[in-house]
Amino acid sequence: MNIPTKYNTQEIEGKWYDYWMKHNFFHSEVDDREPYTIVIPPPNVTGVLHMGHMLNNTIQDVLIRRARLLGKNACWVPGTDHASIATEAKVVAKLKAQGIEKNDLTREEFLKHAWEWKHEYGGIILEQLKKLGASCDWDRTAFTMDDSLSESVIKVFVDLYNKGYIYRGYRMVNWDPEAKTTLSDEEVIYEERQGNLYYIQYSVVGSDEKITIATTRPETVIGDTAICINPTDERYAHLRGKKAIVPICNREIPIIEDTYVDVEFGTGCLKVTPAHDENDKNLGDKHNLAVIDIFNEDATLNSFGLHYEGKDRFVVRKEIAKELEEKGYLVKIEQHTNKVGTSERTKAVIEPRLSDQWFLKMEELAKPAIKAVLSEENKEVKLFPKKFENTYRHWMENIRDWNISRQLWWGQQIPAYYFGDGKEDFVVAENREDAVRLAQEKTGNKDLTAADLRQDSDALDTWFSSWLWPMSVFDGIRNPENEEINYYYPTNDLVTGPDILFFWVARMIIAGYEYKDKRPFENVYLTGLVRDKQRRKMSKSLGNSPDALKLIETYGADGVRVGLLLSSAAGNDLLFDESLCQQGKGLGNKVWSAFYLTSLWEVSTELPQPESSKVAIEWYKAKFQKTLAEIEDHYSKYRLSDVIMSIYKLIYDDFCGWFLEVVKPNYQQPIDATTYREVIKTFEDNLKILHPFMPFITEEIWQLIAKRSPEEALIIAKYPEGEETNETLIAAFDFATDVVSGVRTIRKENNISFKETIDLSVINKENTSTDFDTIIKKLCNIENLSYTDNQIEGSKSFRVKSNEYFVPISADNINVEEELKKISEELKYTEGFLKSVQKKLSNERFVNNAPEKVVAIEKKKEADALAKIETLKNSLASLQ
RNA sequence: GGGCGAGUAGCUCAGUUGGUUCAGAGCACUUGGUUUACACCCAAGGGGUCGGGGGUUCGAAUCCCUCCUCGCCCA
Repeated sequence: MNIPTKYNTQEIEGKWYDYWMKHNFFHSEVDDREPYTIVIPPPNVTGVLHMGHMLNNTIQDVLIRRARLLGKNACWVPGTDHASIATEAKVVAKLKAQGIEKNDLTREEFLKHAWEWKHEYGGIILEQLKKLGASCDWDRTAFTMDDSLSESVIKVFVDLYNKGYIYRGYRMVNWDPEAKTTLSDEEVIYEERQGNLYYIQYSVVGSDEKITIATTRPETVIGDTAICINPTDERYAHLRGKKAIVPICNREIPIIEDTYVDVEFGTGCLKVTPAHDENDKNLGDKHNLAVIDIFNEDATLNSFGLHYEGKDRFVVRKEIAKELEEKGYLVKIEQHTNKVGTSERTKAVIEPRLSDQWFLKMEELAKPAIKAVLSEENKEVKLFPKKFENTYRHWMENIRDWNISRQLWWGQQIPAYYFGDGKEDFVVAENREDAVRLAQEKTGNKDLTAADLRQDSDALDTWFSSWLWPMSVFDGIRNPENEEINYYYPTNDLVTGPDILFFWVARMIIAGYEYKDKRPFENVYLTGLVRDKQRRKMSKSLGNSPDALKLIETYGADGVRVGLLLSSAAGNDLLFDESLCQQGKGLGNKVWSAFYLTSLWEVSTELPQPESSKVAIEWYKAKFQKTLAEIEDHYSKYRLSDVIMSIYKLIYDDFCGWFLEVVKPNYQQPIDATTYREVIKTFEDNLKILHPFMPFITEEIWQLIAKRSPEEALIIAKYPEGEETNETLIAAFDFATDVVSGVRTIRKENNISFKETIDLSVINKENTSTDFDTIIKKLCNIENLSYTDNQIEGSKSFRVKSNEYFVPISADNINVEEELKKISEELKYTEGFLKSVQKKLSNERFVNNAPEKVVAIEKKKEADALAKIETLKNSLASLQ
């Protein structure tokens, strides 16, 4: 075998990905095996791979590859999300750059452009995921606006409408004046902004008195329809029932009373603008106030804005402050920080706005989803880490109706058809034919035709399609009893970020129970956010996000995968640093180099197996089993960083550091066939457990070890089975490694080169097994290992437990005083330790109250310490 | 303003019902080593009054109280 000394990531990763694809290993069909299903959190169709995607798709791939090795029918469904607002914004911007205004286009024309955009850029991110090694079933790639998925969305809308969950309401919504659409509450991000508090005087009708209010939004005075005071506030008691005059527009408005007003804030006197503030709207409804909307849809002022018509609200804020000041209405301006809602997508400041929108009633629908996650006795959906249950509870128990309409074209058009101008003059139907029929029934007008119907121009919120994702990708909405949905659903694990716990995860659970009466998935792994070393979020604007593909080029996909997982416990933020990838690459290098070593060996069938190799093989098998059990435990808790760390240590320390060093034949000497066979077997087991994390290099080595048919590829190999761990053997070996370390220390302290053979004598007070003597001899380059009852003069010593070891060295190197000092210190420490143990044991309350096991342990400690002290004292005596 | 969570080695974090897996891991650091698979390596080491204070207990990183400092979610 001619193996290159270095591993070339680029070439090999491409080769094996193609091989896996060619042999359809990622593809899943319904069969008799147990299914294991993950649906990808669909990234935005026009998105580009960033660190967050890398992390969460690596985790999914680890889980799916492991399931495949465990013999399950692993199915990972990939796809993308149409991301209505983000994509539409991009298309609008692109058209604008070409001199085309969206408003000049018809809906059909615009959608044509949008689909062109999708076909050009859509799915780039999926190609990038392939570079990472993602073993998705690409034949199943879905898009939230595929015909079948869109039909599912419409079907669900109609169904929920018919069940009375969807209604149309004139409500205060979050308005994004830049995208000119509403947003759900979840899409609004509150930010602290430095602003001003303006104190403005209103004249009181029929008196010379002025009343001063404080507001952060002076531009809305034009829309004021009342002044509100607190009925308990004596300062304003005399104003009850009076009227005030709005500055500039000189309208008379009532002074109303409501306990809602905070007496402490500002002047304790509030201006009420029902069209532009949610709380004011509530007050307005309660007190029957007029509503004056002064804004256009782009948040410039409309004709109610008088001479400010056409100007932006922030411009008007400055100008009106100036006018108020000039006319003597402005009392003062104070600095004030307040929270401002901004759009998650466009960053524009949100305007509360009254409009007709579609809403989904959530309270009833949420009930099964609350129970599924929070029930103590029967938890059907588990969140990892558990701490997110509290967040989930808080949101679900205070859930508000979901505004599902968006004033966008890119998305599923709301299937409501209007036949008149009245508030109730509409029907909801899956298609126009049904709508005509329903409209005829509703109106009693048999002559009504399709031409008389006007479909609602709004589209549905993107999340209204992605909440069906785990069902719709298997066509479970349109064909609820089809073979695939019955087989793959409920899915097993969902891996996503905590930022979309409400947007997506909670709603999928809701939809799952409503439409399948089953959870959509069993476990939810919430990853942390990827931050940079300074704990800043990775973002484009900060420029602190590394180029994902470049990382893969530099460190290899395997290296990046391991790097990402090494320091990312579930739910913890990941402080990303490129050196992590270097560490990942280092592991690959280590494995490669170990393989390279075995490839150099010449195998001899003549040679007998050395005792040391035989013992080492037994030990490594035991150690492997112990690690395997640990790994299983970590997996069961979704602690993937602990899984990879266990494997990392197994390979670096146990396999390479100890095992290979023992079985390695001397330079240019052949290895016996039995040992070689066992080494290769253990190597293969290592590759299997490493494969989910480093799929490429493991497959490459697997295929170099032996010629394999496609059926024998590592990706579909059989995961090692767990067996009972031989703890005794492991403990005995640990003792031997302590001896080896002791010898190494003596070599180092005395500048004895490893090439130089030495002798070792042992007083075996502990009566340890001699099974590992051959190993100790080999690893320490010992000529003679002998057992004795006496101190050896002219030697340096060390102790493991109460055993004492002597390495004879030349007289020049022996400094009796130093030895004495060293041993005295060791003795002092051990005596101190003994004292503390004995103090505990002489405490009656401890002996009486502590469990027997704990007392026994303390007694063992005492005995060990006593034995060691005896050894140390003997050493001292012999030196003096 | 309301809720949740976290403070353990220089850094990132483990540490399950209080007791040998209780003071740990990886990285970083120091020292030594071109030993013939790997310097992307090996070996040996140093380093923490477990955020502060108080309490319960035979025994506290772990339970309780209090203070301090951060983070997240919601309004």
